[in-house]
Amino acid sequence: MEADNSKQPERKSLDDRNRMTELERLRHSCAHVMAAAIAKLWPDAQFAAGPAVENGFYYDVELEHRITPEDFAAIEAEMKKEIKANRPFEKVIVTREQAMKDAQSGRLGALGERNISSKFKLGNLADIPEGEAISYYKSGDFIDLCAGPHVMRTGNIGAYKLTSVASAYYKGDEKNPQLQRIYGTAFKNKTELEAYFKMIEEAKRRDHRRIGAEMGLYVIDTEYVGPGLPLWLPKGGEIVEELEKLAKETEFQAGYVRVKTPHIAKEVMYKTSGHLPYYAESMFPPMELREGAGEVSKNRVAGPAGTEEAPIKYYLKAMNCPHHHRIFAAEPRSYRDLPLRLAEYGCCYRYEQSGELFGLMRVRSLNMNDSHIYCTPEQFAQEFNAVNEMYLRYFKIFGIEKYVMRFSTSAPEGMGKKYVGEPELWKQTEDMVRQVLIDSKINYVEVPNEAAFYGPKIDVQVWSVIGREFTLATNQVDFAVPKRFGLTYRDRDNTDKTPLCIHRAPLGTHERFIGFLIEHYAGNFPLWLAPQQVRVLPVTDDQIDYAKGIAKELRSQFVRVDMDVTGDKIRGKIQKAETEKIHTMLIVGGREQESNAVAVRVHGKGDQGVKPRTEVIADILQAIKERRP
RNA sequence: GCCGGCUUAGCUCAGUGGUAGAGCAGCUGAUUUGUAAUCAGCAGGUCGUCGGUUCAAGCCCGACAGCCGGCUCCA
Repeated sequence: MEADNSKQPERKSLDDRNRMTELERLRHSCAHVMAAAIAKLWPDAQFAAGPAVENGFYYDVELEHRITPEDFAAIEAEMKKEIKANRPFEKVIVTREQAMKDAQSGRLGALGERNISSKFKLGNLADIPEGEAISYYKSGDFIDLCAGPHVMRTGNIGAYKLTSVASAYYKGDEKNPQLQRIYGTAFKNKTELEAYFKMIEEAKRRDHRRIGAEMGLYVIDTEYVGPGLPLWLPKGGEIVEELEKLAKETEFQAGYVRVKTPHIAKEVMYKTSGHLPYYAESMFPPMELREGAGEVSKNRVAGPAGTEEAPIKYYLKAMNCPHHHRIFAAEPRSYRDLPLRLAEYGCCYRYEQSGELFGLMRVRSLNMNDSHIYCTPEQFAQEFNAVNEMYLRYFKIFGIEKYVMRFSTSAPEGMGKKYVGEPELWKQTEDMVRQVLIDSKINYVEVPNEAAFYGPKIDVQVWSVIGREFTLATNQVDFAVPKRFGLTYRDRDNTDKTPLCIHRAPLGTHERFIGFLIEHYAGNFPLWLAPQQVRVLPVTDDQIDYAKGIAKELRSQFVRVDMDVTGDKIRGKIQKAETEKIHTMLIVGGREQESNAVAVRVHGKGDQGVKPRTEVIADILQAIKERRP
């Protein structure tokens, strides 16, 4: 079982294994039991790896028979026998020679010898470094190459269930054979197993795709618009507007200036930036125009562009940086102009593979909370730090507590290939970034060999309440592309120098950020963000005029408010407003009208009592203004 | 892109080869109501698309598209 899951390409060390929790041991043991059951039903099954994972375990198997959920009952029945038999898990240390011999005779990951070799186990064996002990774990007749650890006996597996089947490549490599990955989960007892499935149900209810549809936030019209191209409905549009307002205010105060750039650019733009041809397949195919031949010479494109034979290509932009670089280049720059912070909510298009698309979280059109900060090396640390502080400020507003800054750096083997070949600059900027992170005491992990081609980056990983992990935001250093575009500023010493560039997007993209927020809040947005903030509910038609007055007053203060003037009973109106997750309900009956008051009810919090009208309105305005959580 | 599953009314879903159903939403009317659903009526579908098997297909088979679960990928 030993190959790791693809997120961690390195093998787990024996130390790591010994740190496995009791639950992980139990789940890993359950994977063995499942493998034994599958081997009993289909003796020619070839097993690869079967680790414990976050919510359970899986085992990868190659098998002619396509396992479907219909087979689960039969497999679980065999597992039940194993667990009932309460067999011990016996560890056996063997020599490499013995292990090779057994793998060749098909004995590993099997109930007995076979006339086929245990081919994936042979491959796994080759990954075990010289000098590390090689061990089997044996339960009944089932013997598997495995470093363990396990629970003592099969009977310790209290409650389990197979959950799904998917496919996976052997060792996570696309070039390797595709295996069937059978997922299951296991717990100490039935109560915990049931609690887990309850949690899954809750997660489904919070799913942004479900809430997004229920609340009318967005649609993806695959028939007319296309997969991965969300349409913001008016209510989703309100959230977009609020986020942009927040970003614009924050950036204005932080000394940013706003720009606006087109969605397309000529091929030369991306040749110069270096994005072509390396990222061409992640971009939408170009449009070809047969005009503009005269402009070509200064763009360094060979041949008669703009003609029938060599049309000029235009690409939908997949990133905003090149456009911003051209804005930098549009005027001569002095060191006195720096730092120059260009900000834009820019709409980019990325041709994500069809299987990657996922609700709002992974889309093909994305609005980035983008900015490029051009600065001198002396200004770098302060600018970078200010960006980090902006992140933290945002996270506080949204109550995002669980996050990790992932600091991606280069690796010597990629120098000049995956990364621009400037080892000195790499080291320098990586040191600068690391120092800022250390100085600001930010929780971060360093991941070598994951940097962008133009510099190190920090990705902000967050977890939605339902456990999905996402890169929400990104903060990157670029010391290469400004040079490629020939960007310079005139320094104090009257020489031209290339600026450093910080790419940053603390609010990520509208799509992913709002997708995340929907799950984060379960659709119950704070007042300032709520697509619909207030609804006035007259108890009878006699209060309609009074209600209208309140709604009008709120609307004049830019509060998103409406009224329910249907013939429903007040209970019905409340039910409807609660279902629609409207933040504040102002209920007005005869009593309120007489005393110029309103009865306040807050979504999910119930009746807040009757208060004077002016007080309630002032409080609503104040809560919005301070973006109260 | 790869493997598997799914696709029936705006939404959630029922319908195991014999001429399509429910609840909610919608529309119309009645009801004037005090903190999570007032009543009645109406309307709504060439069952994802195309092809095949069959006397007969929502149901069986095939192709394609989209979605879902993973894998791979993510400037």
